Amino acid sequence: MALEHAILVSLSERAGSGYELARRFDKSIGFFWAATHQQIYRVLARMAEAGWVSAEEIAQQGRPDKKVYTVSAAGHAELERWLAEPLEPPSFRDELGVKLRGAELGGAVDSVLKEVERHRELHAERLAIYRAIERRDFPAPDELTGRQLHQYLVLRGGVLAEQSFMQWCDEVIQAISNDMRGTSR
Amino acid sequence: MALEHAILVSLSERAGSGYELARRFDKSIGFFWAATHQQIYRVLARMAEAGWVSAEEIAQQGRPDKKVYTVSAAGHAELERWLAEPLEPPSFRDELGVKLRGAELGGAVDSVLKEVERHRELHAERLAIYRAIERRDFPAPDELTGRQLHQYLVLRGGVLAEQSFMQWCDEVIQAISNDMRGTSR
DNA sequence: GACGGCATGTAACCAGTTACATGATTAT
DNA sequence: ATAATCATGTAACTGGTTACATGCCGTC
Repeated sequence: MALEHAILVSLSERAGSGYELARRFDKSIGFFWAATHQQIYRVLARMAEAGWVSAEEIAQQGRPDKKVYTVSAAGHAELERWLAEPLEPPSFRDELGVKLRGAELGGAVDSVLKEVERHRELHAERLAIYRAIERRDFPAPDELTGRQLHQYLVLRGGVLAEQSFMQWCDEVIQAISNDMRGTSR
Repeated sequence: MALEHAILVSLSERAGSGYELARRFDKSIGFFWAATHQQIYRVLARMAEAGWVSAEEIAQQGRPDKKVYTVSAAGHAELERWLAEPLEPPSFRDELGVKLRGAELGGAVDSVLKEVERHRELHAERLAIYRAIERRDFPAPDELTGRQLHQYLVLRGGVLAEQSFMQWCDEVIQAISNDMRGTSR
């Protein structure tokens, strides 16, 4: 369970409302931790009850009121506690892999191949977004220090993961196309 | 939701009991789809009710009875249906990334760096397992066809993912060590 | 006698998803 | 008119985790 902690990180960087957090989870921090607004509101309520964040209601003109959340001392302490804690190795969930492994059994090699091609394009788009952020925010990565360096490294992880996934897609497309030509000859 | 489908794939390859499935999910198919025995039993019961699998109770001597599950025609049809269906792009959950991004805020750069080093070793071990399977089961990958080729490609995906993760770890370790030396000088 | 393997499960809980609901303002 | 944006939430459901329970067999 780390949505709490992802929120603590994001709110530490900048205070914000549930809605604003949901926007951030559509990009930036959301690129490596997905969350919907419903979940964010619920977790935020729980965190407020635990005293990790405090909410300040802000009236706005022309817009609904909003609650701006700030990390409290207890929240900061919790973040530190969590950071020091060892992390479980993440458990794999590779649905495309399951499909590929089952393709032959269901006579669906062709449609799984199309899926791999489609996912290759999805990941190419994602990679392009990362590259654009890289160019815009980190033009000189060698000179980064501290928090900016860490942010860059996280983004770099996204770049490497996407590249490696695309390479896999290419190998799969090549090998399977080849195999289909060979076996139908 | 694809545990059902992962089980259909595994049972299509070979019939087996819930316990045997749980063993398989500790290795082979479990390397890219994690599941515990409790979950497997529950899903298996649901699948039997839906008619996707049929159970045959087998009495054993010296051991508890077991129920051996076989995929039915309806189960095969469901597998085909699922294979033809497009797949959602998987949503990211990178807890190490969240930690790295929060490290500076919690004054925990040092302990996060140690976590990265630890996870590098975990993934090195995982990679070694994949490599061993590669050598044992697929000594001549260029000659593979059909189901074996697909199995190999899934494994290949694991190899690429682990390699790329390790490369990221190395970059992180290098960059942060360097940064800590620089800023404390 | 204790532990590990075989074999099955129940119960409680937690996290995450999907659908629905409300209501004002601004841009097309 | 209609859709998008801002802003908050409830309710029902699904999937997954953790803890607990049972009982026999073979080995150390």
